Amino acid sequence: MGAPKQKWTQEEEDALRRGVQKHGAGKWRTIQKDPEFSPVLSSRSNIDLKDKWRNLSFSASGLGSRDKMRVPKITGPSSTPASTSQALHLPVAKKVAEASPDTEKKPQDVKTPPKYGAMIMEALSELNEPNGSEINAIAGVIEQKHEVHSTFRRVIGSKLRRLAESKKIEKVDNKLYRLPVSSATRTPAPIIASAPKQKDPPKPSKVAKNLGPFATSSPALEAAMAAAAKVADAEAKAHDAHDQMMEAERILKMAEKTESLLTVAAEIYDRCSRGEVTTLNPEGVQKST
DNA sequence: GTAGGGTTATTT
DNA sequence: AAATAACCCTAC
Repeated sequence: MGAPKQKWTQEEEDALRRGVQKHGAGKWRTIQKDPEFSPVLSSRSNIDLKDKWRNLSFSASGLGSRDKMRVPKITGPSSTPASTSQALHLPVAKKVAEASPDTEKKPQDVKTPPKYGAMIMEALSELNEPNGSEINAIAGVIEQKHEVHSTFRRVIGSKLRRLAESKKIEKVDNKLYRLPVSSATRTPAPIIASAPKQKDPPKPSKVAKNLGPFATSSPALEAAMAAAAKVADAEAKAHDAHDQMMEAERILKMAEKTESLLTVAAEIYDRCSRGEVTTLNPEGVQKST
């Protein structure tokens, strides 16, 4: 993992993936020139887009089983078999064979929503390390608890980062994540409601354009944040905020649900980005030349 | 202009 | 020291 020079931001990466999903891989110049992505990818050249897409695809391809793919030079009679041909091809033509929601080990939920945020919280609580836990350990705990898919590895990074930025979790050192505060002996739900600097209301167009019906979660999140802040204020007074705390738990649950919605939307969007044709895209038919 | 390979730099 | 990600160069 590395952030060597000018690491790509989430916005840039998102724009790239959207551009690939929109125009298709290979049209880097078109994507770069697109007025929608130009402000984001202004400092990126078409070659940069290609390289980034390549790295992204490479990382996504080698998930789960990491074999020595380094130096695939044919030095002997063992020539590259046909099995690797698919991995070397375009990242767009990728068969995502991951659809078995029936064999989930969580019959509690009807559909077992992929609330990775809650999973992270659970893993963090499970570890409960004062020094903090590294992303690998967190992922390991989550993987042990319930099986995850290819998308998890990709989402965990962004999720962790977002949670850290949202002050929901605390980031120590350069790689350790821990829960913000567990001062109270009994704190089932981490009520940490800091001012959400993350913008949401002023940018509904972006979400509405790609997620469409999923954009409904924006006002819910806002309300949740507002209520959480209110509860936090009440808690700060150290008065009879028990009632408010229960309300806070309810709000937190709602926020988690919203988050899961966003996550599932992101997953669907991810599939679209990979070139998979999804039927839930109403305006997915873009102009062909 | 794109695809691919190789190199550098940073992180673990 | 290894892996990963950005960057640079070359070929088609």
